[in-house]
Amino acid sequence: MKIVIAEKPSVGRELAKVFGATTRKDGYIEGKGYSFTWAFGHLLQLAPPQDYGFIGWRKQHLPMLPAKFKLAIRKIKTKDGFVEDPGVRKQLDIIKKLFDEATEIIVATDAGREGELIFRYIYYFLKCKKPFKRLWISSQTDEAIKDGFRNLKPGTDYDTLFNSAHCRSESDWLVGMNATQALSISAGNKSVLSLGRVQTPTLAMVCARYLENKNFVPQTYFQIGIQLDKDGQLFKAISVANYKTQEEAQAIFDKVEDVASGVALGGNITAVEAKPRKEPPPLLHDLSSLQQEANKKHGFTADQTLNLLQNLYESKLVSYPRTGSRYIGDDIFATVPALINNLVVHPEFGRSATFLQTATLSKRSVNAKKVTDHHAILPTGIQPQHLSKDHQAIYDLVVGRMLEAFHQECVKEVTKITIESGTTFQANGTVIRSAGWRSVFNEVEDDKKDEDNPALPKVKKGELLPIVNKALLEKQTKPKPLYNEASLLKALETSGKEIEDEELRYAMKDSGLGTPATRAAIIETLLTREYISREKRNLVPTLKGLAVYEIVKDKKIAQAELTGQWEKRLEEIRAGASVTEFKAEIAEYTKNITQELLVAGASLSAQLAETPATV
DNA sequence: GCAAGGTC
Repeated sequence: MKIVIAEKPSVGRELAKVFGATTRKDGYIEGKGYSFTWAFGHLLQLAPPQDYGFIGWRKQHLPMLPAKFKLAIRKIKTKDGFVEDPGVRKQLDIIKKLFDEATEIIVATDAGREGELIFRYIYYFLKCKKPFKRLWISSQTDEAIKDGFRNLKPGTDYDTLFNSAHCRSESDWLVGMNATQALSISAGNKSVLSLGRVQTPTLAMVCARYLENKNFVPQTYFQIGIQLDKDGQLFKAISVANYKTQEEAQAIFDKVEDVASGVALGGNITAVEAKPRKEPPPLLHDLSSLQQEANKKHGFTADQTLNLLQNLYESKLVSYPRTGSRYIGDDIFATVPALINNLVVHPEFGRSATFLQTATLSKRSVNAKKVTDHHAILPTGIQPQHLSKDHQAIYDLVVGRMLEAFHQECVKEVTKITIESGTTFQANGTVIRSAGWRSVFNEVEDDKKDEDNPALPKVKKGELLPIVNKALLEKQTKPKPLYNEASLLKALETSGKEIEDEELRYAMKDSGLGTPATRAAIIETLLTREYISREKRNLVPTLKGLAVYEIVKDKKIAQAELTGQWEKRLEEIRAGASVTEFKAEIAEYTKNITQELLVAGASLSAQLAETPATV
């Protein structure tokens, strides 16, 4: 019997289907000489400190540097504390039984670093010695699966990939566990002050933005606004220049001729420019863009959106949710017309779907090379029944975005009119000539400036128009806004893009901080630790968060660059470099940060005692 | 009690 092990049940079932294996057993599917089983993501994790004899949080244990790491079955939190997840234990038993009977093991976990680690941890935990082959595919279509099985790779081809994954895992443990205990202990052991490669730079971003926002000194400046009349149609224009003082602005203001002052034709049109602007349809959603959209449109948190989406996935209504790709391959594209046909009777989207039935579909989101482990989020075509309001909202975002992504470009006409009257004024107007993809939701854009006119009248250069109104406008410069769930997700995704060191920037180009699957959890962790809190839709630091930030802000652990440095080294390891040197460096860094924090945390002790939890 | 990673 050949055993195929997938990362998750949905993939195991899909592989079984392609082979025509149909006998459903508890935890696997059998048929055609194969058994198809699966994990549920990581079943095993690095054992916690107490498993190495580091009982309690004590200064003399630090730094904790286990000579050999142990694996432990994934735990869940219950009212009696942390216990082994019974579902995980059961599935491991099933996998063990299958491995014992196996003539051959085929590894079909996701094609990437963590997929490799998920399998290897199971394999080593079960002390399995049988050889294994690797299925390496980047698309889940029947053809890609069959092709992959015809081209199975020797399992040892991926030893270096496992090495890099293993280093990532142990390094995160060493730095995270030690730094957390060091800071918590030195701050008096009153609460958990967690630190980590991802959560601490994230906290730093929230704190830095908060302080920048709070300490921002607004600058007052002045502009002049006028209203002109073209044959009864009024429109607004604003001075191109900003004035630092009211006197300066007033002097110009007095020169602006207007009807009230008896000058009927005060505005001289010096230029008219009308240009079409084309906006291509947006890309399909990946998890992060969907979380951002759901936060903006419905106020859902990243965590809520992920949960709702996971439910839809489990009900087989949408494709795999934790994807980082906004593209699909040609094979999936071939199924899109049928998905669109499903929607012609839809009350909200029927009109767009009907239009797309006969239109040429945009291929902007079609690019097999940009599909990584999973493609962009799409509906499956199964008709939903009785969705809750929240599930429906998320489902509609998925379906609506699909229609947008394959729709036509939006064509706008952007008009700029320049007017002279004492100074130079400009009027901006945007008219949608052809809504294209924007017709799907038919919403007003949120980034509209209030000085913009919806439509401008037809005017010609050299025309004189009466200014019927003028106003001296007092304005203030604005700080960068506080982070909210959407902007923080975006910042995590793109962090690394601003790193100065080119090599580190390159190393982080595909990753950012965290992964699509973990970013919601990172935000939740910071909330659980009471480092940050939600205020309306914003994420702001607490006093505790700010106090921790003050201690770590100049240290490597608070910087996205740390991930860049690791990624660079991990990629070298994947390409065959030795792991000994990297491990030694991590051990050295662990010792240093632990020492630093054992000293630095003392200042926190008094501070945390006398301050309330929130700002 | 603690990381980051994956998933039901």
